[in-house]
Amino acid sequence: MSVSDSPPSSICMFALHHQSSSSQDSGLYGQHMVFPKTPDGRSMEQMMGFVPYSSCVTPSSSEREDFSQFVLPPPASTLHPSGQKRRPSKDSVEYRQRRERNNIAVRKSRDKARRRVQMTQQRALQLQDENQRLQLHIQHLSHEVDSLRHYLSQRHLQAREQDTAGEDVC
Amino acid sequence: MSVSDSPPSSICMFALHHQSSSSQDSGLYGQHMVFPKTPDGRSMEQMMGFVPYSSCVTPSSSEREDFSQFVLPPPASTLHPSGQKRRPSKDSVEYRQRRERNNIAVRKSRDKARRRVQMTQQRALQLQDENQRLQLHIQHLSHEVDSLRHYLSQRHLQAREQDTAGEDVC
DNA sequence: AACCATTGCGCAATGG
DNA sequence: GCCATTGCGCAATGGT
Repeated sequence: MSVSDSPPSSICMFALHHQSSSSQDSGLYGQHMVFPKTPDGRSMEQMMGFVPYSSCVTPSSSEREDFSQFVLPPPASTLHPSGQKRRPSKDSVEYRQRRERNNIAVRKSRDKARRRVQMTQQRALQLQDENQRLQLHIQHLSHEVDSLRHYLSQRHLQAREQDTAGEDVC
Repeated sequence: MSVSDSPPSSICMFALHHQSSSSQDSGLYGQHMVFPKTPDGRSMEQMMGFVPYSSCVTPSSSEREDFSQFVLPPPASTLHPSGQKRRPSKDSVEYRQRRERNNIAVRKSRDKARRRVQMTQQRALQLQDENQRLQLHIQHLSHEVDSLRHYLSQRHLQAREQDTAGEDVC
C-alpha cells in the first residue's frame, strides 16, 4: 500500500551478521556504518568488498504515510551473555532519542557556523569600504597640510621682504 | 588475529533484505543508509523501528591490518529479471569507484572551503588593523592641520600689529 | 552520568 | 560521465 506506491522510495528490512571478536552486539539494522580507515586515510570498504546499501532512496518530496504496520518494536533489552559492560544503549528508543537530539544539535551548530561565516565575509567587505573612505580622507588632509605649509612659507617670504623694505626706509 | 586485537573495532558482515516494490537490488552490505524523511523533516527510522548498526566503531588510531580474508567479492552482475532499466550501477566495483572518487572530491572541496573561511577571517583581521592605523594617521594629520591654522592666525595678528606699528613710525 | 556543541566522514542529490 | 558543492545522518569528542 502506502509504501510501495511512492515510486522512488522503498522500504528495506535487513539483518546483520558479524564475523568477529567481541560478539556482544545483537543483530542490528544499520543505518550508517563506519568502517575503520586505513592509515593513509583511505577507505577500507573496498578491501572489504562491501557494497553499500543504496536502494532506500530518499523520496525528495514525500507525502506523510502510515508505516505503523512495519514498525517492529526493537529487541530493546539486548542481553549481554558475557558479563561485559553493555554498550551505552545502542538499541532502540533511547538510542534513537539521542541520535535525534544530536541531529538537531548538528543542524543548529551548522546553521550557526554558516551564519558566522557570512558575518565574517560581510564584515570584511564593510572594513574594505571603510578602509577606502579613510584613505580618501587621509589624502584630503594631506593636501590640506601641504597647502597650509605652502601658504605659510609664502607668508614668511613676504614678511622678510617687508622687513628688508622697512630697513631701507629707515 | 589482527581484527579483534584492536579493542574498539570489530568487523561486521551482514546481509540486507528488503521488503518492497522494485526488487531489483541484490543483497547489499550497507555502509550508509538513508531513509525517507517525514514531511516535517524528522527521521522515519523510529517509526520503522530500525535500530541502526553501531558496533562497527571506527578505531580512532588504526594500524594497518589485513582484512583480505573477510573480503567477499560482491555479486557484481545483478541481473535484472524484469526489463527495467537497471539502476545506473549500484552494485559493486563501478559503484565503489564512483563513491571513492566522490569521497575524495568531498574532502578536497571541504578543505578548500575551510581554507577560504580562514583566509576571510584573516583578511578581516588585517583590515581591522589597517583600519586602526589609518584612523591614527587621520588623527595625526588633523592635529597638524589645526596647528598650522593656529600658527597662521597668529602670523596674521603679528602682521597686522606690525602694519599698525609701521604706520605709527611713518 | 547526561547533555549539547563541534567536527570529520561517507552517502546521495544536484550543479556545472 | 566527471568533479564540485551541499544537506544530512552517524559517531567521536570536547566542554559543562
